[in-house]
Amino acid sequence: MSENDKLTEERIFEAATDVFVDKGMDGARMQDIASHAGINKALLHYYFRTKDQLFNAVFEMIAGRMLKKFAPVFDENLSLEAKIRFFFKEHIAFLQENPKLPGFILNEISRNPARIKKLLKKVHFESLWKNLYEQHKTELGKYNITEATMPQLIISIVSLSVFPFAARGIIEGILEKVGIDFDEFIEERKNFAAEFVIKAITR
Amino acid sequence: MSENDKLTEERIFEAATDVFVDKGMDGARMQDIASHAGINKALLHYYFRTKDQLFNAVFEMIAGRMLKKFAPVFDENLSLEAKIRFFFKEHIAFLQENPKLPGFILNEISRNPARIKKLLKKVHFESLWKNLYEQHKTELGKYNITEATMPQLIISIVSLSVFPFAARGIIEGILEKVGIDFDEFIEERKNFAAEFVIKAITR
DNA sequence: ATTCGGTTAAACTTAATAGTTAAATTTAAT
DNA sequence: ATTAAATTTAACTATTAAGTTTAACCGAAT
Repeated sequence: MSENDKLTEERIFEAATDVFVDKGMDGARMQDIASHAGINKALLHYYFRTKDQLFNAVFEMIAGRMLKKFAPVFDENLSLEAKIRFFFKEHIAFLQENPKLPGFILNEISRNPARIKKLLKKVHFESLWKNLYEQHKTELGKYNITEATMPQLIISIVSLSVFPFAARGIIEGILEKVGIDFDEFIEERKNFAAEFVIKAITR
Repeated sequence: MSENDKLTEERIFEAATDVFVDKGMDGARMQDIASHAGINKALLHYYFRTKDQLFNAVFEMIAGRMLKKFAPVFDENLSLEAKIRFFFKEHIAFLQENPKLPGFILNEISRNPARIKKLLKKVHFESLWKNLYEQHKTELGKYNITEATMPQLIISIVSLSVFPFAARGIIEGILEKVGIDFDEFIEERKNFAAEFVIKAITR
C-alpha cells in the first residue's frame, strides 16, 4: 500500500542517512543500510535502484538542510549584534543535535566538489549579502565592515561555529587532557563566539 | 642496495601520501598507489605488508607534521599580537602548500578517533598553554584572556585558519558566484584573521 | 661466476560487495 | 475468498580489491 510504501521508503532513507553519515559514501555498505532499516538488500534495491542513487538522495537532503540553517539570520529583524548572538545560539544548537553532519558534508564535497554546485545554484548569495549589508547600513558607522570584507567576516563566523564539530576527534582529545568536557566546551562556545565576533568588528 | 631501497620506499611513501590524501583510506586503491609510484603491487606489498600498515605510516607522518606546525608559536619570543600575526602568516602559508591536509586529517580522525590519541599523548598541551599564558602575563592587563578562555581562544584561532581549507569545496563554490578567487581570498585572510583576533581580544 | 636483494610481470586466491532474479510468503484492500 | 502489492529468502552473477605466489631478470657484492 502507498502509506506503507512511504513508511518503508522513509525507514530506508533514515537508515541510509545514518550509515552514510557515519561511514561516508565509500565506507557505507548496502547490506548495512538494509539491516539498519530492518529489511533486506533486495527490497533496498527495489526502492532505490543503486547505491549512487540512494546516496545522492541522502546527500542532497542533508546538504540542503544545512544550507537552510544559515538562511534565517538574513531575514530576522534584529540589530547586527543581536543577529550574531542569535546565529551562534541557533546554529550551534542545531549542530549539537547533528554533530556529525559537518564532517560528512565537508568530506563528501572534497571528494566530489561537483556535488555541491547544483545546490549552490539555488541560493543567491550576492543578493543575500547585499540585503544583509543594506539592512545594517545604519549600523555601519559603528562597525568595521565593508562590502569587501563581508565574505571574510561571514566565513569567519561560520568557521567558529562549524569547525569544532568537524574537528571533534582532535579537539575532544586535546580537551580531555586539560580536563574539559567537549559538550561543556560547545555550550560555552555559543556565548564566547558571539562576543568574540562582536568585539572583533567593533571599532 | 640500501640507497636504492630508501629511494623506492620514499617513492612509495610519497605516492601513498598523494593517493590517501586524495581518496581517503576507504577510497584509496593499492594498485593506484603502485602505479603512482611507478612500481607494481608485489613490490608495494614487499615494502609495506598491508594497506593498513602503509596508511598508518602515512597518517602518522602527516598528522605529526600538522601538529608540529602549531608548535613554533609557543617558542617565539614575540608579543602576543606579533605572535598572532606570525601564526596566521606562517600557518596559512603552510596550508596554501598543503591545501588538502586538513580535510584528510579531519575525515580520517572522525572515522577513527583512536588514531589521533597516540599522537596527542606526545604533546603536553597543559604545559604548552601554561607557558604561553606565563609568557604573556605582563600583557594580560591589555587583553581579555583568562586561563579558562584559553581553549576557546586557541581553537578559534585554529578554526579561522584551517576551516577555509577543510571547506574549500563549498567556499570556492560560493566565492566564485561573487566573483572572488579562492587563492586571493586566502591571501587576504592572513591579515584579516590576524586583525580580527587581535581586535576580538583587545578590550 | 655466482649468489643475493630489488624488481617485474602475470596469474592466482580469497573475500567482500553491488546488483539481479525468481519463487515463496505475508499483508492488506476489494 | 481473491487479488495485487509488499516483502522475504536465498541463490546467483559479476566485479573489484587485497594480498600471494611463481618464475624470471638484473646489477652489484662476495
